[in-house]
Amino acid sequence: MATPLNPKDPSQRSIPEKPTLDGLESQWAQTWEANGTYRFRRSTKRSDVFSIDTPPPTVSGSLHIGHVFSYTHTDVVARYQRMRGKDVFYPMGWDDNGLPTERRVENYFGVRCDPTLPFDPSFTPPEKPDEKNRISISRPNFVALCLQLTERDEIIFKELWTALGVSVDWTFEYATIGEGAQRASQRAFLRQLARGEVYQSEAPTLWDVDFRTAVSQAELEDRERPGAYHKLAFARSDATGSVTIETTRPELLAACVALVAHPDDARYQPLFGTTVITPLFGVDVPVMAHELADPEKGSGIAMICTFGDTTDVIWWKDLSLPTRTIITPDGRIGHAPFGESGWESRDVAAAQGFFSELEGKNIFQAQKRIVELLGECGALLEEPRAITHQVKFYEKGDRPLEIVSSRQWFVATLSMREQLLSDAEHLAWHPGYMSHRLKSWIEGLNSDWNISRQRYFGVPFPLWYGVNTDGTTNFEDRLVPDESLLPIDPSTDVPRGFDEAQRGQPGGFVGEGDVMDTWATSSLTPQIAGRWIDDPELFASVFPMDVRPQGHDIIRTWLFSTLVRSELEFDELPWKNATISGWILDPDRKKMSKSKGNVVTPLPLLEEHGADAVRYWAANGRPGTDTAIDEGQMKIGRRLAIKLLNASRFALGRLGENPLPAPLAITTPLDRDLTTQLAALVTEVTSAFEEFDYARALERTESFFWKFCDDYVELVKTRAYGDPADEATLSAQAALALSLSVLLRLFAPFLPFVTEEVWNWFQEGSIHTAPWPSLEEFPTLEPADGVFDAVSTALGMVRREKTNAKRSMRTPVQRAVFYDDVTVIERIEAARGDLIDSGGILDLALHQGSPAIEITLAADQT
RNA sequence: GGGCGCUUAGCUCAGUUGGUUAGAGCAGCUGGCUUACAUCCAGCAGGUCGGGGGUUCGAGUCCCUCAGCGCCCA
Repeated sequence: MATPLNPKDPSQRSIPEKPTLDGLESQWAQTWEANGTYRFRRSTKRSDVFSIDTPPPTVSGSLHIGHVFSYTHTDVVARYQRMRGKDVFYPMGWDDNGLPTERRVENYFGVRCDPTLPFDPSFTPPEKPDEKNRISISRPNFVALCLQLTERDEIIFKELWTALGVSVDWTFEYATIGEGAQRASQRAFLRQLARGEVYQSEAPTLWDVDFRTAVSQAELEDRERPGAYHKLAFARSDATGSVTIETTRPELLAACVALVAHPDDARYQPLFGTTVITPLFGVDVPVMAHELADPEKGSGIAMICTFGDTTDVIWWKDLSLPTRTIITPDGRIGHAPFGESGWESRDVAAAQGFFSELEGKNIFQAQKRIVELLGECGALLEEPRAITHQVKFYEKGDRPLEIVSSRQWFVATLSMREQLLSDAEHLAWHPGYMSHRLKSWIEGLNSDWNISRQRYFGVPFPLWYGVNTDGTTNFEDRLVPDESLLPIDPSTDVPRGFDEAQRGQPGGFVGEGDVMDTWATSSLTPQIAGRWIDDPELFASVFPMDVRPQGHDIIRTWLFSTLVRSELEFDELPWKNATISGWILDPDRKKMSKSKGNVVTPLPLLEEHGADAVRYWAANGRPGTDTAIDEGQMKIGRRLAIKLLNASRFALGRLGENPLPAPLAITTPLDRDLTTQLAALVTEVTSAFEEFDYARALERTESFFWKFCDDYVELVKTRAYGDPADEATLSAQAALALSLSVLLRLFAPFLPFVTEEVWNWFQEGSIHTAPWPSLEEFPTLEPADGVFDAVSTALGMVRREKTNAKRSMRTPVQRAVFYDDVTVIERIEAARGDLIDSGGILDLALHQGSPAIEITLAADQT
């Protein structure tokens, strides 16, 4: 919270002879941490607080310049709000649970998790991990390694944020796998379960065969992949001919349950209601009609399998088809019990024979073999026709997803569609057009949100199931812990009324083995950071939060899921504003990605250019706009920081041992006009910040500052060197002091280090808790409109003459005559002395007339 | 297929509700050690505002259309 301005006693001022940026950053970072400059003060009034739902990065991911970019945007806003007097709640978290960390741990230590193994308390990871022979370890051992590695990575990330000067309150550091986060996640889940907002169901699930886990719609990615249409002949059951279908997945033929065509497709209308026979396997399947069958695609009639793609699932549901599952969770062809119920065939032995050729093969091998078999039996009508098509992938995976039937937990989001669409309207987006990203995502939702993952490093679902007397699990018999016991781990904790010996035993219990999706925990960052459970008073003072800053790539995941959780639990938006930052592009404007190898690590840039300079570059990126890495911009930022040091040295150096002159001492027309313009700048920058347009705020401040240095300071320099007993001198000194104080504070959110340094030359306390400039600081002055512009234009003319004559700026002007409108002449007249001094003019004449200038330079001294 | 952005000087971008000869920085060129700063200063040059059409007294800005690039959704 802001403290009042408090100038140092003149004797305490310290203005270095040769100011430098060297060493400033680590010194001030330490001081801020030691002084608790950015501590949340725990204001209890919500209106006194500005709270930020900070994105928790995945620390096992690589340090990326994109982190620096977007976190700078947030920090700039946080610093502005703090100076505005808000008690800023700016926590920092880590989102470590989930696949990226598991993968990194597997590679780093050369291990693999086998949840069937018992905990080995004496386990230590191998010195040198062996890629080929990974050691299988228990789940608790595996999780311990995950925690060990992320803890190490967190330190490195924290160092980056400190070096960047991000003004977070580290006493509110959290991790989405931490105990508080587990408590919040489990409590939210149990409450939703009690309200019927989450449910468990055995259903076709998008499945990554490498990670062997379910994947949600939000984690899908379409990728263009080569494929081939295979033209297959299905004989009609009544032996009146055959039907030709085209499929890209012939290996699923044994899983075929029907053919489907568009109801209006005249070619196939006669077939609806009849049956055809699958080649090789001799299974009778019906021909059915459905709107989703595309007459333009292939031959216009498709085979429906268990399950080739998401459309198969829709057909299966809508047409009430049976299932014939042949794909296993590891992406191979499993068993097909031809002859048994549901697997009837016209020739069971042949079906079994053909299928045995496929069993155990992976998808690729199976396709190759079945195409050979189909060719041999004549069902493959022509050579496969190569195409490229969109295939669904898990965004972090490398093999196409399969769809397998499995038991999963879902949050019922489809029924929330209207509410969420209205939320998308009511949230204040910056920039506004980003709301479309959320809306089109919500409109396209086709399944509830699958929150269970068959993984290890995540928050466990807090429940157990009863075990029937026959040893099978009774999923309907849910054993739920009391909220006060959270967090619990059902794989080691025991439900009330049971003891550990009954685990897995008939009549006993078994723990839910899945963990929550990482988005299911990170969707609770406001609750986790705000200590929803552990500190309700705090939570009430920070929630709903003021702003959610994030990248546009995770609108459909993080933003969406946070919204869902907040609506379900609190019936309101989790934040007032969402600020969406753009991508970082490499210098050639290509998107940075690990696979392209063009990822830039930030620390070397921070070391080379300095944090203020890197922040300057980042803050120049307009909200939502993709921005290229530009070291040129960083150099400009550094130059700006140095300029601030020098300009400050000049402005303060004129004061000597005198106290800071009061703004009321500003009396001359030029100084008054500058002051007026400065006040206008404050108004403009403030309103830009209120709209989260930090880039505009910076640009305006910066351009004013350069004009201030190049024109105003030059104009008043001579006067500022005079005797402060002289009113004109005091006026210049007062204007310089006010300008410096205001400009430093306007720059402080962007350049926290250099502005803090200068501030401490002459002010007590941190600039970052100083009050934001307000119009109340400005004296009410008689206006002197246009004086600054008129006289600086005149000075510019003098300079041009000197430059054109290739003479030094010091060259005296023998005589200068200006002609202009009477208003302009009057304005120049008002600052006549300053123009004479700065231009070195010996004889100045001002005449009314059409704009012109006559200048006679003094002869060369040599 | 539906939608959202972007296209302004060699490069990176400003240009707020339509208003006088379209701006900045960088790069380029020409000069200057001027007592805050040579990590600086002054000046110069450089654009048919993606193409076409329209509304208007007036369009970089509003409307239509086309093209290219990027992204979102299906």
